[in-house]
Amino acid sequence: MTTHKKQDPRAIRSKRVFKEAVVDILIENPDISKLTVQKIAQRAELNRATFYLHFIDINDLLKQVVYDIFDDLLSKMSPTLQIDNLNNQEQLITFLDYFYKHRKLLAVLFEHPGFIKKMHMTLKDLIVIRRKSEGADSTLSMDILASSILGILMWWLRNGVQFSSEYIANQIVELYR
Amino acid sequence: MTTHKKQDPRAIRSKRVFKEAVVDILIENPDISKLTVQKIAQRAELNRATFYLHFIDINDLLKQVVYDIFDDLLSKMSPTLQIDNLNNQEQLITFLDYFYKHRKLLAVLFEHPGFIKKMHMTLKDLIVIRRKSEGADSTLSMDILASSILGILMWWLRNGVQFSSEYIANQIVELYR
DNA sequence: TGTTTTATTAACACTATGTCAATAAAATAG
DNA sequence: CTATTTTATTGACATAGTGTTAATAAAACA
Repeated sequence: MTTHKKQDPRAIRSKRVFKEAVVDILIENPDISKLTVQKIAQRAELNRATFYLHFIDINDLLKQVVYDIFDDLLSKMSPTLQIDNLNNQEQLITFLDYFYKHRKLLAVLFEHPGFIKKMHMTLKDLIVIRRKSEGADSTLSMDILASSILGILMWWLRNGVQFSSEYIANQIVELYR
Repeated sequence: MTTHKKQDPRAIRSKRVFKEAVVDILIENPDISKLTVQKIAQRAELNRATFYLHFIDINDLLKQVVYDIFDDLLSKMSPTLQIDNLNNQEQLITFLDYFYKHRKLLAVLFEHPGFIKKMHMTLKDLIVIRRKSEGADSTLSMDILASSILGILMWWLRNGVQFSSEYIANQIVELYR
């Protein structure tokens, strides 16, 4: 429990402010390659040196933003997963609604290599839970299923989420029936 | 015809050498964010200022590398597409073999936003040609099909291409039968 | 209230960017 | 082959960004 003592509220605040700053900047200009520590520190209204006190580099900061998003996503998905008699499509729409709500940030994060890998793992886990519950048998790899859904989600985000969660859910269900 | 006169062989050579340099660097270290004009010019054994004579920035250079790859891919695909009695799976394997052969560079390019969009368009075109020839009817969007295949290809490359073209082709065929 | 922890500041050496003008070199045309 | 045109090279410049350090300030906590 006491292995990592991050007790100081100021340190917690600083990390939060840096994360908020980089998210703000990315939503305004989604070009990750244009990010600099200078700009982030300026937006956070904290000294540039303070940045290096909490993060190794910009990639490290983004990695932590990615982890936060996944904590949030999984905490929102778990109540849905626990309702046994909820059908697949409803579950899928809950998932897609999360995407729709966070579409701007997620579109940027999908350019971050670590994010795609984590999303793949998450999707695979969700598929395994679903398939077990319905006793599906198939020679199809769970990785193939997860990566094809991921491809659809990435396309959805790339195109500015012009389609509704319901449409995407229908297409996915039709694809895998 | 004479709108763009790129007649000088030296200019052509310089562009080629810069492209070769950036590809070499990326295959050694696939982290696009670590690229600098300095390193590329040094590897190309050309002056840094010469770089700016031919490219706006690193992104512009990468974009041109991406275009070259697509020219190559499409020129290799077109003879296969013209053989009418070739079945889908054979055509798919030709496509996947290209991926396998260029897996290292392609894995890097998939981190470049423009590359994913172009690959999506290419896949969609190939699907349209295939579907027309077999008179398939489906309410499934071609975009959904293209993006799901793209997701599988990206997963394949991310995992170091541990599976054969034949295995991936089988999985894709099974997914969409 | 005094001690500990963290943030701030300014400075440093370093790397990288993008541009420019003078010069060199190579290709092409006459 | 020579003269002209085009492109590459070089070194310099101002600017921006990096990563670190040491001294100082400020906030939290005991």
